[in-house]
Amino acid sequence: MVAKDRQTEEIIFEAATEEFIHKGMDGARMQEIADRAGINKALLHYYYRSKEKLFNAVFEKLSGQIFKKFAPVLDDNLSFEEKIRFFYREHLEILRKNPRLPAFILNEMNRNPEWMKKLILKIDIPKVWERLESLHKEDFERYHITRDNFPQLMTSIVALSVFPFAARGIFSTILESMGYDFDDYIEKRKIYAADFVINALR
Amino acid sequence: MVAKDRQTEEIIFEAATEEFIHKGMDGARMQEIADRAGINKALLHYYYRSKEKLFNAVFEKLSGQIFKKFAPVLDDNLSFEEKIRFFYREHLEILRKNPRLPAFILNEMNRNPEWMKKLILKIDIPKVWERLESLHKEDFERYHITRDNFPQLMTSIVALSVFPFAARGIFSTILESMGYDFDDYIEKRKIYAADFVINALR
DNA sequence: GGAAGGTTTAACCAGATGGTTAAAAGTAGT
DNA sequence: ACTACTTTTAACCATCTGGTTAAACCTTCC
Repeated sequence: MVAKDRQTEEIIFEAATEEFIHKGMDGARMQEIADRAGINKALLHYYYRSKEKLFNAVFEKLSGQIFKKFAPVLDDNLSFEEKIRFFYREHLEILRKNPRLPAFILNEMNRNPEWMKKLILKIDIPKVWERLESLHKEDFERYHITRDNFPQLMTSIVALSVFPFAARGIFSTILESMGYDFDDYIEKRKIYAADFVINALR
Repeated sequence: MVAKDRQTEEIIFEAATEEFIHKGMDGARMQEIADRAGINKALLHYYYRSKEKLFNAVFEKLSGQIFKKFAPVLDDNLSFEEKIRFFYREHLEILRKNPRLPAFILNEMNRNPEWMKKLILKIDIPKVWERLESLHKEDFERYHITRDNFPQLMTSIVALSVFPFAARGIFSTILESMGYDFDDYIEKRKIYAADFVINALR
């Protein structure tokens, strides 16, 4: 029966996602995933042959999510500044909805560097640079963005949105001790981070 | 024999550090730590009664390292800008020498949030804010730093130095694909990040 | 040299863990 | 109702893991 098949598979997938994202590959237990999905442990192996296969399925979907919304960066119709604002607005919103994603990805990437290496090498980074450079020649000149300092800028931009989530445990504690709220902080960050970068470049 | 005692304990500690920093609490194996230290597994339990105790000893030392060098921030004799430059110079240097530290800390903090919460709450954050605010009243006014956007600024500053290491796996791959070197990138970052922040505030 | 102390080892153990198996239960087409 | 098929289950297994035990081995001091 296709309908129920799909349902069970999805229930398992979601339970596995929860478990892996909280405890990582090493910490997660097949029994716990089964319990969470309300099924027998053998059923896990029926749908996903091994823990590794199940993990890979989950990881692939989650890592895809975090790299989404990067595409509009290459869009013709947005100015350089608009791109920066767009990026923080959209990316921080995705992360707000999936706050554990960054920690999870960094975690597993650290555990299995080769894995991520393959994923990254699919993207032709030098081409991205060339495209951006030709698309915003004037801005790049005005802001002194060169091929040499381009990585510095890019990593800075990403750091400002991803790091608060990667270190959410620390940050939300600190924020609370000052009487602020993490979700509030993120909402304001959509503007703050964009202003911060644009100002830094001027 | 005190001399040898100390030596064995240190060898174990170093082996455990290596193992934990590479594989985390969950991934690390007592047998591997013993092998790495060239001793018997039972000897581990003789010196450190359990895996958890051993881990805590390692974690405490490592987490101390990353929070060192934050103290001069409260120093009277440095101007606000000098503090920012000092921070990136010193902090990035520590991280360059211990590149796996950030990933490890974030990792374990994610695994055991309560743990870190206690550690953070030892610091009186509001007091740090007050001290800085009174120390650099003019700068804060000029740069529009208020109690409300202070967390935004602080997290941004830390993000720029820590995140490249937390995501080192990705970043070094990307850098290499553009023909650059991670260590070079970090060396340049000491200046770049400081300029970036100071410009952003202007 | 031998008693007393800490140090190191090999062998062992209970429980957890990922994975398997074979049979029962459900479903659909005829 | 019967067959062919997929789905689900309980029971089981081999291996791994953190931790223990009891005996051997040093060192030191008398």
